[in-house]
Amino acid sequence: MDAPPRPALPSPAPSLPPPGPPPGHDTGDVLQQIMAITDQSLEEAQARKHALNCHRMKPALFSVLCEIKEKTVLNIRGVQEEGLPDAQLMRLDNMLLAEGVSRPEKRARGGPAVAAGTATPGGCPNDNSLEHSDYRAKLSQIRQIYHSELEKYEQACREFTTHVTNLLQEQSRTRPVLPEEMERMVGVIHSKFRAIQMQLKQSTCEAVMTLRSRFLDARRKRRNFSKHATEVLNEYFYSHLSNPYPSEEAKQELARKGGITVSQVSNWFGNKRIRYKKNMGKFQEEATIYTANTEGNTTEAGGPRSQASCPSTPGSGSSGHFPLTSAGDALISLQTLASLQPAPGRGGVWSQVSVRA
DNA sequence: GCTCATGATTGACG
DNA sequence: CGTCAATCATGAGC
Repeated sequence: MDAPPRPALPSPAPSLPPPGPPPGHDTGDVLQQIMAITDQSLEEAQARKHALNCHRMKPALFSVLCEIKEKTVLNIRGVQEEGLPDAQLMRLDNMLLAEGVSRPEKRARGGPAVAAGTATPGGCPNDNSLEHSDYRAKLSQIRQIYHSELEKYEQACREFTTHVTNLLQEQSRTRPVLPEEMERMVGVIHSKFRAIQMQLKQSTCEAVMTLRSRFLDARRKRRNFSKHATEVLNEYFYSHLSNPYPSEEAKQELARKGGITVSQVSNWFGNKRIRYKKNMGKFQEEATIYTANTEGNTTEAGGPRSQASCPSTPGSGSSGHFPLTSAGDALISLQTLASLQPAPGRGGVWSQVSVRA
């Protein structure tokens, strides 16, 4: 600042005439001088910059540069305004929100009320929660990575923006930099970082989808029950053949014993009733096995009524359409029908079938 | 690879 | 809401 004015340095560059010299120098010369500045030492450059700023041609050059700038700014603006239609970004945002990734889970920005209701609109099926803990752990891992990356990008964007802004401000002392130009530059930076963020969001979405298909949709994958579970279910089924509709409690007990869920028990009984009714012949053997079993050890808490205890004499009386293994069962079924309450809800169907025997 | 068995899903019904 | 009936999708045996 207060350095003694020493305008005339050794000036090693012969092509560089002293600041004040004769006219006739065109803008090309001045530009060359500007270019030459970069080759000089800092101190030297400062001096030259100062000299240039004092050059009498400088205002003219500056205005020319401004003019050119104006044109290019206009040109660029036309191209720039397009921007990216944020439709895709919005889609990604929505999806991340729906999957619960966008919520940082530690600090509820919008307030706790949000988290309560909007569990997952298109998202997690909330039943069988067997592997959900695992799923949630993985999901929260993804969420963490997502947020830390997002934070990193935002930080980098901020830093880069201030850096560029400072640079432009510095440069504005030697060349025309319009405020709107700086704004535009900031806009460009932001849009670049937005593109990166979009990629991050995209890959996060992909990760979530993969996770979902691996875990939640895996429930669609059929796994045969263990032999033990099947035995438990069959024992109950055949020992309650006249009324194979386990109560909620019984279902829970069966689920516990078989190591499966209550809804799986319900599914199993639903399937079993239908399939048994459709093709009883096929189940005769199974029926005798389990009825024999349950005769031996009556483990069922519900109190097996031994209604199906008769040895099977296939095809004797039953015209084959009913869930009875023998004519004897018909009697027993009728007896039990008399003593049993009709099955919950619409047990009538099954009872009707029995009675028809 | 085909076939059958079987758990899960879906839509209708009461 | 529980059940039935049809159907889908996969596992298992051959």
